[in-house]
Amino acid sequence: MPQLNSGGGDDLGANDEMISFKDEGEQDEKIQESAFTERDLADLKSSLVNESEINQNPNSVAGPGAIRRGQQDEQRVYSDKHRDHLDDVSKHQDGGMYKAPPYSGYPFLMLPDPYLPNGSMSPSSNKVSVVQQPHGMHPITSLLPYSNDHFNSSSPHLPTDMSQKPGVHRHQSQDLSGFYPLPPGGVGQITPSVGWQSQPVYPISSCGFRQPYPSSLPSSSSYSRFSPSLVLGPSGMHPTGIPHPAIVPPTGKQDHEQYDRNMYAKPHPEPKREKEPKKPVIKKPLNAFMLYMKEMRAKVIAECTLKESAAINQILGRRWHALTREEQAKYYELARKERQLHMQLYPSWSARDNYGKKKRRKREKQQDSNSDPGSPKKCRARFGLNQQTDWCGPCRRKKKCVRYLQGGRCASPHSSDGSAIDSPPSPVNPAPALLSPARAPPAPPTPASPSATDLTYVPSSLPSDRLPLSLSAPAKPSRLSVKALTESQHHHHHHHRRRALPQPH
DNA sequence: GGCCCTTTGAAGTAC
DNA sequence: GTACTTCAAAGGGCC
Repeated sequence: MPQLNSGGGDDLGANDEMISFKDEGEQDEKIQESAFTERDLADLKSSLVNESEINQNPNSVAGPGAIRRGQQDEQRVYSDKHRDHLDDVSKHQDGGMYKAPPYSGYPFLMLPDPYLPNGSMSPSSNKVSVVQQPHGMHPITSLLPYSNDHFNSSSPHLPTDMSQKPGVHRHQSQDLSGFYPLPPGGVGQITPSVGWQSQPVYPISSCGFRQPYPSSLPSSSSYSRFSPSLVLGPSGMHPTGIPHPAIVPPTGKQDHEQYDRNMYAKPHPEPKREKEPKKPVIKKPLNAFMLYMKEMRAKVIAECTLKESAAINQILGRRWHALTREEQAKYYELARKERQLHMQLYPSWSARDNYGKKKRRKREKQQDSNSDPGSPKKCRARFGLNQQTDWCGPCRRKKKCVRYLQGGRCASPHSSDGSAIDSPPSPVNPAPALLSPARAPPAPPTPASPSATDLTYVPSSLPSDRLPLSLSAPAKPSRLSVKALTESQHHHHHHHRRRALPQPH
């Protein structure tokens, strides 16, 4: 149980202010500039990001009081359902391992919400909050796809002292105690930054598009503050509507640990009765943006009546940038917790496990089942090459066999008998040039992700690691300037076939 | 049916 | 150490 600090939740919070985003300088500057126009700016910002939230809520006509009433009503309804859910969870926890409820996740994060009516955060502020906090459940908590069932005492990786909520028997990981306390003062009055305003593919209006979205949504106050999907549905699904990924009945071979690992397992449909049962796929833990998307997607869909995820994701990406640091910090922190938990649950899992699976799958479909060299080592062995010194065929690379890259078929005229061994690599003859263009088209230089080095996750045993490294470090000049990065993001996947997304009106 | 698109971030591979 | 690649979610679109 490394790097877990249970010391009063000091794992979070204060250092959030140390987050240094790529555009931190701009934001700081704006903070200073906004001193005298703070009020106007706040209104403007709020209107930019939350315009649709307000407009689409017919209750808003009746004034904030009506909105508040609606929210409170909703909170009450939700609280009832939420209580039922917790009871249900408790029952299931007392039950067997595999009595997963329809929504078995979201177990240990039911923290007292400061935004509850009895909380310290007054809902009476007229300011438009960017953060959705209306329910008895922290909005972020609903995102974690973990199951109570996976945190019972039988779990080999987790401690048992997890419950902090009175009357609710819960287990909570040590590092999850005091989960996600928000920064002092909360973020309820934080207004979104307008600093992020690059040339949009879809110019932002209410939905990130140029045309204001017509308010045709059904009357629901839920749109004003949180994703509608966060409301418990009649089917008993969790508010997120996300089926719990752990609801995968383990095979006979799976022990408890393996079952625990199913928490990230994709709920495969009834597996084909072929060969041996497939190993459950442990997915990567979601990063901060993915968590944000998961929470906000339904809301954006509702607001914009868009369903195409590509367009939705563009909007979400813009909104992500429009978030304040504090708001983003919540998701970074949540993502960090997710990774921690993932590490605890699957200590031997690595992202490498899933690395290259898609491409490999595609490749394997095209290649003969028996001809896959699989690796340079295998390839060299196949052709009688020296594993340490010989170069593998025409690729002139030791690390990646070109035959493998080309789909397992040997394209070298010398390779069939292994008689020809290529000379050492020439610096002017890089391997990619030898790849089949059809299989490996030359991709244009893609902007390097700043996350690779800037946002490296460091175990929380270090005091300054509460957020990705770059977030707590001074604005490090990224490989691309902020502007260039923003602009280049539009070209990030240019090697893929581009397709014009619908322009909603 | 399966890949593409689109986003950001994390982590992998390649050099 | 740097650059690049892949995967994570999502669901309509497309072949």
